[in-house]
Amino acid sequence: MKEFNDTANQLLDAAERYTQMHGFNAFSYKDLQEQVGVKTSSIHYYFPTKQDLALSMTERYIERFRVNLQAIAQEQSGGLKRLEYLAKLYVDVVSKQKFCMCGMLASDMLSLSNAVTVKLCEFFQLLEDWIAEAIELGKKQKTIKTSVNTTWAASSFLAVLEGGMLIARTQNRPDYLENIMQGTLDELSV
Amino acid sequence: MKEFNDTANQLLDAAERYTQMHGFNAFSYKDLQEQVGVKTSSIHYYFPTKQDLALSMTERYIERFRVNLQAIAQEQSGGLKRLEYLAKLYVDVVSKQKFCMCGMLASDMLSLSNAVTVKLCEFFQLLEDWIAEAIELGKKQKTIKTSVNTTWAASSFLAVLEGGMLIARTQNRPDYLENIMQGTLDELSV
DNA sequence: GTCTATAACTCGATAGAC
DNA sequence: GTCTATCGAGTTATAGAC
Repeated sequence: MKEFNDTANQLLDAAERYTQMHGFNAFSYKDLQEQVGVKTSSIHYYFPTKQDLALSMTERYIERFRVNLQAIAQEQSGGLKRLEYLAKLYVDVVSKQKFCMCGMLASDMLSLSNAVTVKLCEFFQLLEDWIAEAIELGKKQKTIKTSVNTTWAASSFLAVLEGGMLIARTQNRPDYLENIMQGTLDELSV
Repeated sequence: MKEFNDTANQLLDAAERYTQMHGFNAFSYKDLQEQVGVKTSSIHYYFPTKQDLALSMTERYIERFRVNLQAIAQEQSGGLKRLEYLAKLYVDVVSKQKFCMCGMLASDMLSLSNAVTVKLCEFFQLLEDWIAEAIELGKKQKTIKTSVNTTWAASSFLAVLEGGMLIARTQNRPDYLENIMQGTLDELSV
């Protein structure tokens, strides 16, 4: 995994915030300059092109997300509880008028390099696998119905999450996502 | 409903295609000029600002969509079959590397006028209501389980559709959406 | 590593002729 | 209704001093 210094990390933080709120094409190096307090030419020193910035931002995001998912799994031993926690995490994202960063990049994918698209696929796969593992665990713990198809339930859970976020954010109603996810969890639980 | 002449309609067609593929902020009046063969200054004659274009485009899209939904309901008397048809419609969208136009605008909502956001909410409500009606019909026809909560099932179906599209398009795998929707339909059917 | 200065380009939008 | 011409601002990106 790549290492970034303070300045580079602050730039990535700002880029991440802009992307989650407005999208990757909706901010410029000038915006980052104003946020971080470093000239645009210096930003090009760290990230020669905006595509480089997109890739670094996505890689760092996925790495952090991977660590977060592991931490949740370590804290919470209940499979169903893990899914509840994940859902709650994204309700918070919506309540901040934000969207999943990779979901946002996914909507702009045709203006991004292939390398970024590959990373986006990696992210969705990572999350789906984690959800599938939680479902399997819940089945063993008899808190999730053994009758559900784990593969379908996992990809469906992820899709509901992303789609629900999109719609809830449009309506500025975090509770919309909350309700959908609660229903989905009820559907899974025994 | 507003009326547009040939040129205006061609401009809206091009804007719609660009939006569904690349996003609203990813094309310029110059792109439309090249597609339609009319100068950018003439485009401003029809749509003084790009926000006006966004609004007209969204309004026309919703009106067409409303008519399409009514046509499906008229052709197909089976509630479950209607949902199958809707799912198939969006699998086709993904296979063309496109995304739901209103879903795409929803991801760029913070750079759009309030008037457009209101229309986006209207779109999602329209679609969700139509889905709910199909579920209720399926229940009466005994092809859909009477045990499902119609309100939750409808909003969940819509969310899976939008989220599934986002992920399937990233992976360039229309069958990914197809599988998720097939599983969702199986879950609903008696 | 950060700066000033600037190139080269594209953007949305307007004025005014026809 | 469509055009030419143009403005002013914004964009990514680079050269070169410190």
